[in-house]
Amino acid sequence: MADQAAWTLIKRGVLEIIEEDDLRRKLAKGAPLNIKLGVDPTAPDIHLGFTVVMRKLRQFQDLGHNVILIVGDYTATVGDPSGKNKTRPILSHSEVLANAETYKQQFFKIVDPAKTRVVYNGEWFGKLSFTETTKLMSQITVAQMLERDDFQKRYRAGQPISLHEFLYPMMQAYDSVMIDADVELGGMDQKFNVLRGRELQRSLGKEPQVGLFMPILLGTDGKEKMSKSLGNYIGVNEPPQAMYHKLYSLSDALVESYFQLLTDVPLEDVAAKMSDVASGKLNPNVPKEELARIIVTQYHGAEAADKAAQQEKKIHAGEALPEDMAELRVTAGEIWLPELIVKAGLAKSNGEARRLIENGGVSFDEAKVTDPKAQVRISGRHVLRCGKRNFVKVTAA
RNA sequence: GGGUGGGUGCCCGAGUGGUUAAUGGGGGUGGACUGUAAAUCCACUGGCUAUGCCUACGGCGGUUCGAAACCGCCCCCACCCA
Repeated sequence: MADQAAWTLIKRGVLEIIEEDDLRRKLAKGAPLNIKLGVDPTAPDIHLGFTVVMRKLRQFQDLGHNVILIVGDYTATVGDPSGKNKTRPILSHSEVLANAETYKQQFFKIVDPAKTRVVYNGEWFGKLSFTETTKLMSQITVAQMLERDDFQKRYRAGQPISLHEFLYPMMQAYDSVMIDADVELGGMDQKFNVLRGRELQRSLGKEPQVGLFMPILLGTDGKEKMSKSLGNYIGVNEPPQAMYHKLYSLSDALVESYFQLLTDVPLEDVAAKMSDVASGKLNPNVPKEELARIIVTQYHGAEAADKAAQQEKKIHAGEALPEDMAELRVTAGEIWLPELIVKAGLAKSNGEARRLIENGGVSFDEAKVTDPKAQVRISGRHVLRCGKRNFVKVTAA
């Protein structure tokens, strides 16, 4: 039955739904629901970690529901304290708007723009009077606010909590009221805020929204959550081969969750693969390869994915060079190798380049070089390699 | 406003007048192994065409042949009190 399939899709990868019965009731009404996602446009580079929630939005759209993306142009000037152990910097309004554009551009790679409404919460917060604001704040007590884990930790540790940070959850809740959200998506770190929305809607006599929480995707290192600052991310704008390589080199332990959260492969099939791997029937690199291919296909198409897969194999077999090599043009003639390495961006300083050479990590035209004083003759095309996978094509200018 | 304890290399953290670019860990990079990954092992991890020179231990001055370390002032952080 179709409803069952829809329900399975909705629940895929979901960590918690509050309350599940409410969601069933809403769905049973048959009308399109308003699915809310709020974003602070502070990090314009979208990586696979962000796409977990986006994919869920897309699934709702495919089931006929509407997405409402709330750009927190106003709330970003306040700064969401969620998951942070200290006060976030306050962004200027123009920075926020610029970030929002970049964000939307990447967001719509996954989410269908035709079924999405984008709203800026400055629209209502810009007009809210102090009287109204005060009234809104009377809906919550300090004790309730301090129930929130991160506030509590900071409070206990004697770290500062700005009063404006207390406003944030209520503002997010107010967003839900203004757009009549039926479902709000978020990571578990959003639980407190989403529940405030539920309560505020209820106390204002509206139908409360359902909170739907997705797990945090771990980064390629398999330890920390995926984030740009930790360098363990895979960006949606990365070229096919880089993306393929990162996925293929993924920690084994992550493969199952990546399948679950980033692909549409039926969960029974995923489970079957995992048990085959566990029993030794299947080499772990087989499902990993499949995963890499599926995800690269999502962003670059099947052809690019095939090509990336072939290239990856050849590179490791030592038969081929990658195709998306960076290119460097230098004037023809002799050049000191460390200098060339730095110019190619493969080392930050001559000293670092020297060390790379001394450690046996550098080859020029497929020949290992171990003398840091080496001079190299540039004429025509050459390939400079540092380490297993860092290649730069060097051509004479 | 008062008191206490602190600020060291990408991060954590030793060092309290002299072979010190600074013990140790983490992270990172390179190499071996492998399945590409993990685990393990080895090496490297401030800059400079370099047996040397320069820059670095919150900031600025001072004491000294010599300071990250001692003195003075300043800035910043945490804790306790108001």
